[in-house]
Amino acid sequence: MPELPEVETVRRGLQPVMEGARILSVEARRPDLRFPFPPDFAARLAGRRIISLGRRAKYLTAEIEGGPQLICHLGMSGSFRIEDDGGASTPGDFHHERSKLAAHDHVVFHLGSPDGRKSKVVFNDPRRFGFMLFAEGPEPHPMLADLGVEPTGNSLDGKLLTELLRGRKTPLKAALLDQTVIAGLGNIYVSEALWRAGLSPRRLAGTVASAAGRTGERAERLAIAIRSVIADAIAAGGSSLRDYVHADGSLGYFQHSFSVYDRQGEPCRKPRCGGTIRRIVQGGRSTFYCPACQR
DNA sequence: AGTAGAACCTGAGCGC
DNA sequence: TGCGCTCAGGTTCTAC
Repeated sequence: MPELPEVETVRRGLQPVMEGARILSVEARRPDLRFPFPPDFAARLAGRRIISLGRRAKYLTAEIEGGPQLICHLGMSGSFRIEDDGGASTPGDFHHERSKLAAHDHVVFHLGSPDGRKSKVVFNDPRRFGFMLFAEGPEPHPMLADLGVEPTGNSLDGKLLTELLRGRKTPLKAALLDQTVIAGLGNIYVSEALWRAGLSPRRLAGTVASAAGRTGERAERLAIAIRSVIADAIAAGGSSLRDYVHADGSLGYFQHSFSVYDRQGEPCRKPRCGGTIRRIVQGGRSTFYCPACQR
């Protein structure tokens, strides 16, 4: 369930429970997800305090006091949930309440908060495209090193987008999915942003930059569209399609605001457009757009 | 440089 | 009820 807004929603849900908490123990219930767990995965985290929980693109990051940085990707179907862990615990009570783990619960973090409350954070991922890694030292992990600009904040503007897309002969849809260009967009929000910008997903990316006449006008529109759709989706708690997004089990609701995604055959929502939403396949993935108002 | 296709893996939905 | 097929929010690899 993860594009940037969903990952940010997950981060915000986990933050109150994880930041400042001590990791009492970690259970990795299988040897691998998409990749094998790092060597001594559980042992290197146990006993350490979580300083902060961050996000870069679609990656969650946790700064661990005196330990490695923990990097987590949710893949296609990863999710976290928070549960109480064992209720009133007395010193010397070593057995955690054996509460129900569900299918595909792969990792359990047992946490103790500064005020003594115990909770556990469970990572579930049916398809196992997700993964957890360690980054050592001050350098960013190679997996994060080549990521492009975040579509949050003000840095992504028409001027930067023009530079990023200039000369590219790949379809605009593909360029926006490229995580080394803009980091965090995925299949849903690319379609939504292109609709807001009135630009066709099939247009060559470089033609956004090279506006003959009105220089930079398309790029400016697209930058605003990307930032607004991401901001709106975060504000809505992300999109919940086949599973929940929030760590407390609740749903995001941005899916109710989709303008084109999964709406093929339905009328375009742009006033007086009159177009019909179409589904095409680009790079093996569905793209949804309105042929009438997206050029 | 670009892109199409497949791979990784499980589950849901649909037609028959 | 079951089978077989398609599709799914991501990323990475191969082969034209």
